[in-house]
Amino acid sequence: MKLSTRGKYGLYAMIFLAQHHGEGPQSLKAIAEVGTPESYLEQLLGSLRRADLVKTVRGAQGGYQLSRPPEDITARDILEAMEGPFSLSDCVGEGDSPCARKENCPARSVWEFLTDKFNGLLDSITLADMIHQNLNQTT
Amino acid sequence: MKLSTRGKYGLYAMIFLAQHHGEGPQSLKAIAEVGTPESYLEQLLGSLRRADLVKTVRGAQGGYQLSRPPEDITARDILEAMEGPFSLSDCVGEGDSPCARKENCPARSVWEFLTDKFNGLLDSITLADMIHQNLNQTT
DNA sequence: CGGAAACCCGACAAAATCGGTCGGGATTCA
DNA sequence: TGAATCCCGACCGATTTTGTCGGGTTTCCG
Repeated sequence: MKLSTRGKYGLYAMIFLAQHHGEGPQSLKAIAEVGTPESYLEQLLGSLRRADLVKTVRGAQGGYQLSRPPEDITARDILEAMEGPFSLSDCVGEGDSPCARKENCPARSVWEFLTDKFNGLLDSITLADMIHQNLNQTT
Repeated sequence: MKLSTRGKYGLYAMIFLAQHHGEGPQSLKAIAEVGTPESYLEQLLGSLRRADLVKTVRGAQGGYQLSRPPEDITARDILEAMEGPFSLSDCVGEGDSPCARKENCPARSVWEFLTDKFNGLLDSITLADMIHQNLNQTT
């Protein structure tokens, strides 16, 4: 029950970009310094771009930068972009749940409850919070 | 970012056992009625037994039953038994995090924050809550 | 006592996912 | 024009997931 390296590397990258926000585009190479295989990271940044979290400038002197200020990007934005929507069981969320006992399934409400709460948690953390180290311990 | 079928099936099984708590041992076959491949479920129940969540009675008329009342078993107990401890990144939790930047890593505190909160959430739900459909929506 | 009804356990395996690598293309700056 | 970049898709080995299977053990019941 853990998330993959995509989420981890993606968050690293976004934190790096937040720390250098406003300093112009950051090259892949620079971002990878944080400790991510460069060619892999490239793919991940592709996902972040398609999720509209980063903008890119192509060509020499190009690179990546946040497409919104750090206060407007949440942990959920990032993690969902990297790992797909967080849903504990396939019987909740998108798509017609293949679960026959749709209503009246005690497990189902557990999944719903948990996904809800967890998403709320993720929504409550912004990139700005992260780089300023102020995670509200009492939420 | 979802959990595996182990967690799902495991929870189904435990809910079933909770619903029949006090009625004597329930056979594998009966539990599998909930919709789980029988031979797979057998393995999963093994994990639950080793985690001390269910007791078994061997031999004819044997079966599985909760080893504690439903109020004393939490979602976390079950999910951890099935999927191992919940930790978002390998750099938090047991073992010497292979993450060099141990302290002073903004990502790390995010993982810690989230794992903490989520574990708390899981702890707050008991089997009894599940079968009585009273998940506290305002926690 | 002798089945039959259960649980127990380890080996095996197909399929999916993960964690990348690689090569070639397209853009842009100097 | 050439170097610095990003872009994209194909590929690949390792691991994990999701089971199946076969045989063993324990216990009840007639």
